[in-house]
Amino acid sequence: MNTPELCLGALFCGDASGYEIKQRFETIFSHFQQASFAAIYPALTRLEADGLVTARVETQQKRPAKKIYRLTEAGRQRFIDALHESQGDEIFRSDFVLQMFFAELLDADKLAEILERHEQQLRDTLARLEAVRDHDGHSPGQRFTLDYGIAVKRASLAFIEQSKATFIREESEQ
Amino acid sequence: MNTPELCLGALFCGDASGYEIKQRFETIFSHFQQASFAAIYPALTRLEADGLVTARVETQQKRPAKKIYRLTEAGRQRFIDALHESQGDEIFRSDFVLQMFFAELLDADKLAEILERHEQQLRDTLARLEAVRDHDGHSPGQRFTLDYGIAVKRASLAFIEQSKATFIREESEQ
DNA sequence: GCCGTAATATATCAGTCTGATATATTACGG
DNA sequence: CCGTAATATATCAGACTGATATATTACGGC
Repeated sequence: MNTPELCLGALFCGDASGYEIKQRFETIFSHFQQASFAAIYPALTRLEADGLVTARVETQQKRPAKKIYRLTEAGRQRFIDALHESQGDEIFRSDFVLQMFFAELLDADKLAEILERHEQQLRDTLARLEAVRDHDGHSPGQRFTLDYGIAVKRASLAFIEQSKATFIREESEQ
Repeated sequence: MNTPELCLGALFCGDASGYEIKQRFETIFSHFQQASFAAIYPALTRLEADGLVTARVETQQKRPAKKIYRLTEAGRQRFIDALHESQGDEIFRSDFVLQMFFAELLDADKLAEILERHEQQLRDTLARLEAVRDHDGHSPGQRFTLDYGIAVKRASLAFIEQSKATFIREESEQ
């Protein structure tokens, strides 16, 4: 799915400005989709021109004015169609795994440091996902994606915890 | 890491043409890095100009001629430096998880179909990774990345197998 | 013999996206 | 009063993907 379609999805969770849509990408969508401001703002302009969203300017007393976007019926239908037609593509890209692939080229110290940092990052992500899950108000679909993310991160963490010591020993011996 | 640096990594596994480097992205690197021809060919031209690789043309009897690239000492060192300096960035993007997030917008049939297709895809990937792992000649690092990939895919598959039935029921009731 | 398909091999274009940067306002701490 | 951070929008340069083009050989079907 491209950025305009993803923005329609973000607006399914309620009217929002570009800035607030970016926040949704960084919270509720963060473990399976991401998008930058430079993709979101042009996408919203395009969606408005195509009649898939409407915009109204809201002036605030203590903050800069913001443009609030709302799905039109056409926008709602477009997202539902895109959701049905999607081929379920997945992309995983990890510099950490690349570093492990070429572990023999790393200093022993550096290898241990990378493994520990990644472990910590997994623990932080897990804690964040578990905190979000313990809130109320999730649809079954939202709960499913949170539980899925938690299951995968736990498996990653468990694998590293179990294999780390042996792996570091093998690398230092060879 | 960017494409030129990844190409240096691919050449660490032995001299290769652009086409063969692409094949390495699709086999040994496929579960944690990917790159297209349109990124690889200009990257190799650039690397040669920068003196990080050398090229020789090899004419073949039954195939088009190919340009074989080889790491120079500078190229070898550049990759090792890049590996040490990398911040270990990870990107995960999944239309499947997005579809699950918005499952209530899908037909019941479509939801079941998507879940089944994703399950099958996970099984196929798992079988491929396990087949590669059962070959000889892997360094400890390569084995670690294969086992890591297998552990994560197994956890994904197990979660879906366990949750699928309940999830589909919840969605159809609501 | 001929056609379509597939594999090998390189190359490039149009469109999309990221990271960085710019601008402006308000708030808060030192 | 200054730097930093949050809110808010916007855009540029560079990187990358997907599609397409070109050329050669091989293989199976009709």
